[in-house]
Amino acid sequence: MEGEKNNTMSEINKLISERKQKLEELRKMGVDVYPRNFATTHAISQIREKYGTLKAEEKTGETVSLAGRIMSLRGMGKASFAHIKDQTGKVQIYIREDVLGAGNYGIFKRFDVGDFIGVMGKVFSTKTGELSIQVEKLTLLAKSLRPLPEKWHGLKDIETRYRQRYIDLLVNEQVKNVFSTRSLIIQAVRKFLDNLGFLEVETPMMQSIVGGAIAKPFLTHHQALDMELYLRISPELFLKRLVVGGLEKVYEVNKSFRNEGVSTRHNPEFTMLEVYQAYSDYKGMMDLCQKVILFIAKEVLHKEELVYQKNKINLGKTPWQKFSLYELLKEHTKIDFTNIHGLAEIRKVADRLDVKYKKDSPKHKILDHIFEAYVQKKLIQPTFVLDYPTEFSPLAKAKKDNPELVERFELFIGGEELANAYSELNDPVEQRRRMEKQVEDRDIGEGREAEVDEDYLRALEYGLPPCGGLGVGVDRLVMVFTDSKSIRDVILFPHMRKEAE
RNA sequence: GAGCCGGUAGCUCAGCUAGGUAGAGCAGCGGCCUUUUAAGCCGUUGGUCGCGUGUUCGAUUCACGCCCGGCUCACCA
Repeated sequence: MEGEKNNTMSEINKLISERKQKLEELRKMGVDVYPRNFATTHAISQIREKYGTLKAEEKTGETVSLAGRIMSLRGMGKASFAHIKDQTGKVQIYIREDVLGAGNYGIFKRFDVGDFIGVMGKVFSTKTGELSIQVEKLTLLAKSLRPLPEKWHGLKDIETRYRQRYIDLLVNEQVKNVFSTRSLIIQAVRKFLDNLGFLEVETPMMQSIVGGAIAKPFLTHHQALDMELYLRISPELFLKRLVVGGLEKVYEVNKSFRNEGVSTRHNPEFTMLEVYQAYSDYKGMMDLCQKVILFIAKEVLHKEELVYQKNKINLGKTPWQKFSLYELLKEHTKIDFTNIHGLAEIRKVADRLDVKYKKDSPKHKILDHIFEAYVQKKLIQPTFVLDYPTEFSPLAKAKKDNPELVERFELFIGGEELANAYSELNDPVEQRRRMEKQVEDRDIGEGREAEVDEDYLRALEYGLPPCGGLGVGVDRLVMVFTDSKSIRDVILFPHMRKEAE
C-alpha cells in the first residue's frame, strides 16, 4: 500500500521521477548519494581572490577542493562545463572524460542542475579567460530531486518567492544582498549600543496583560497552566521595569506581534529596537537616534547618502531637521490646527481636506490621518516631528509649559516612519490616570477587555528615574537601507495564508 | 474587511476580445559533439489551463461562488 502510494506520488512529475531514477542508478553504481561530509580547501570567493588575475589559458599547478551546488551544465560529449555555486560565489568547472575515466564520467552524466558536489582539481583559465577548475575528482554530496527555475528568467512569481524563499535566495542574487544587509544593520545597532554601555536584554513575548502600544494582540493559551496569554505588541513596559531595577541603559531587538491588517509596510510579526536610558529624555534620544542611524550608514553603506524609491536621501546633513507637528500641518494644509479644539471642528476640517475617518475616531486620530495624507510622504530627508498631543501618547511625559503636548518625536526618512521616542512618564499617579482612561474605550479584540497593568504602576511607585525611550522599526529601517518597496522583501519568511493543498 | 489586477508545462510567458479538446522559449529525455558560457545541431516527452457550479452540443475562453497572490484603501508601526 505504502509503496503504491509512493509510486503514484513519484509519477506526479516526470522531471522528479527522472531524477529519482538517476539517483537509483547512481546507488547501483556504488555512489553514496547522501554522504556525510566533504573537506574543502577554499570557498569560491577565495579562489577568485587568489587567482582572479590569471591570463587566458594560463594554468596553475595548485590543486584545490571546493563544494557547491551545480547551477548550470553544458555538456559536449566527452567534455562538459558547469558552474557551481557556494555561499560566496560561482565558479566554472571543466570536466573531461579522459581525466576522470569513463566510469566516473558516466557517474557525472547522472548529475543534474541543483545537485551538491565536491570538486577537486587544478585552477586554470579558459581561452576566453574565465577562471575555472580542471576537475580531477568529483564527489556527489547530495542529490537534488526538484528542478530549479530556469537560468535566464529565474524565479519571478512573487508568491513562490515568499513561500519558497530558499529558491528565491538561490536564484535571485539581490535577495541575498538584502538579507545580508539586514544582518549587518542589526550587528551595527548592537555594536553601537554595546560600545555605549547599553545592556541587551530579552523580555517576555508572552504576556498576560497587553501594554506599550494601542494595537490588537494575538491571543494564545498555556495548556499546563490553563492560562490565556497575549503575544506582546511591545516590550516597552518590561524594559522600563528594568530601568526601575537599576539597569540604566537597556535595549532589546526582537519581535513584536500585532493582530492587524497586513500591507506593504505591516507584517503581523515585526522587529523593533527599543532603547531606554535613565537620566536622559527625548532630546537625548534624538541625539542617540541620529547617531545610531549614521553609524549604521557608515558600517553598512560606507557613505551617508542613499536612494530610496528614486529619492536621494542625505543622512550626513546634521543635525537632522526638526519641525513641530502643527508647523508641518500648517505648511502643507494651510490650516492652523493649534486653534482647532473640538471633535466636530476637526471633523469639518478633515471633510474639507477629503481625509477619511471612522465615526468613532477620536480627535487625535483624525489629526494623524490628516498628517499621513498631507505631510508624511513629503518627509523625504530625515525629519524629526515634535510636539504630539498628550492624548495620543499615554506613556509620554507632558511638556513643562503645555500639558496638552508631550515630549516626543517621530523620525521620518523617505516618507516612512522609522522611529518614535519620548521622555518616559514616570509619575505613577498621572500614569494611572492616563491608563485608566485609555482602558475604558480600548478594544483589544476576541471579546477581551483591556486591563491596567498594576505591576507596572507598582514599579513606577517604587520610582522610575527620568528616562528617555526610543523605538525603531527595524524592518522599515532595512527597507530604507535596501531600497525595498515592501516589508515582505526584508522579512525572510513573510506571513502568508496557508497554501492550498 | 472593500475595490482593481492576476493564477495556463519544472521556470518565463502567449492564447481568452469573438467558445470548437492548448502553444513558444528555457529546462528534461534520446542522438552528434574534448575550451563552452542563454554552447550548437537533429529528434522528442511533458498540461485535472487555481478549485467548484452553471450556461452550452461543446468552456482555458462566458457567468456565479470559493481558494491563493499582488496593488490601493481601511486598521496599525
